[in-house]
Amino acid sequence: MPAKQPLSQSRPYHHGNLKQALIDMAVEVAEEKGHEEWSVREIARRLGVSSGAPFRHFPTRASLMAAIAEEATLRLRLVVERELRRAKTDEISQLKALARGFMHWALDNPAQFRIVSARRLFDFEASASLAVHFNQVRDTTMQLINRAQLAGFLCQQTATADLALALRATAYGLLRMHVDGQLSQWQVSPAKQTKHVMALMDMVVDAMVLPRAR
Amino acid sequence: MPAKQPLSQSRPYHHGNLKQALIDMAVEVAEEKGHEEWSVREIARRLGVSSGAPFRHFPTRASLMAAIAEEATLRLRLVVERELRRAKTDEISQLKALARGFMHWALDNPAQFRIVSARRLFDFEASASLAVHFNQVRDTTMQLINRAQLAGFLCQQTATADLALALRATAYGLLRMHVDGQLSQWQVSPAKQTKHVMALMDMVVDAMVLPRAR
DNA sequence: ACCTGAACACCGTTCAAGT
DNA sequence: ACCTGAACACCGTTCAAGT
Repeated sequence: MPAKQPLSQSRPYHHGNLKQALIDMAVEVAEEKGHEEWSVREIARRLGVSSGAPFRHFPTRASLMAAIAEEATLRLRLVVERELRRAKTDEISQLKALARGFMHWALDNPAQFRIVSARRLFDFEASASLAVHFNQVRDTTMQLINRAQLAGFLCQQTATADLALALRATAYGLLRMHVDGQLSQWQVSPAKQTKHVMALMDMVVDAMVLPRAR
Repeated sequence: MPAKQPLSQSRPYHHGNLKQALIDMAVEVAEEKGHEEWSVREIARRLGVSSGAPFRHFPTRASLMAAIAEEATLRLRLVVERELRRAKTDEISQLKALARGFMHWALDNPAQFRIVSARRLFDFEASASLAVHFNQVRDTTMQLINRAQLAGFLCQQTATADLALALRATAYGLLRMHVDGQLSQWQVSPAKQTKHVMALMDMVVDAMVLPRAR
């Protein structure tokens, strides 16, 4: 029997807070790789625990993904709320700030953006806090658009929910095209992609503002 | 040595056209599962060949994905071109038809839509035919939008590429929100999602048409 | 209560050997 | 030329055994 080299002679048997450490390390690895294709075993290895240890805290890989998505959605909400506080109070500035917050967060945290978006990697319905933070952002969007409609900036004949969804889809589409590396096929040079995506979103919001209100 | 049961006593040693069969079966399994998470081994198993056989035709899983993406992109192009032929010839009808073709194809073939969009699953740049068919659709979009600008339907001050990208991002965003199962969190009941997504796209095109041209 | 480490049924990929 | 099937280094997950 060969002598075993002590990997870390002072590592304690108990990790301390393995649950949170798993979430943090998974996010770190995801952002490092740029996507969500890491293994639970790799996370365990990096934390110096055995391959089975994570499963005491998360019964499945999907439940770890859900925990990451929960934290990510909260942080997204906070970024959006900060952006709204900083912006001018007129409806269109607020709407642009909301979009900017969402996009800013996604561009800064592409892997977490992918995880939050990839509903098939975890059970969205099963998480209470996920729904709370997601709904908060969605409701803020709806209220803002409704205010903009009543103030005459946006078409009142169109349902608020339709306008909200169209704007969200545009932001989401631009972001996904960016993180999926599709923009280089659309005449956008790599260096300018981040700024361009933000500028295009402002352009779309402006295009939706009614002519007489401009 | 136990007697081996002949799995299929008449199966020939050579498959005949294993390369094409792999592509077809992978697409079948992908559409059956609704996503691109199948294994090469499963495809081989379903075709009754050994686990190593696919690797004679595709050196990596990614190269099989690329072959699927090539065929899918061609078919997408054909659907778009068919839709353009069927539509009225004015610029806005053509633009809506183009969007409708893209979305119709994606909604009918969600797994292939995901594969085509997931640039990290294969090497987009490495495939000549992928670029040809993709560029064809993109160039048609650009020319159409440019014609619509010159005809006074769309803003001439905005760069054609920007309008094209904004519209593409909206269509792509709506489609991805749909295939990723996000629409149920946006007040769209499951039964109406397909029609709603198509209707919203028309709405966005209409919203971009200049008021004096309406 | 928390973690280890072997075990199981999977992967993608390689390659000597077979037809 | 094409395919098999064992082999390798990986997975996610389980669970008896350890601390």
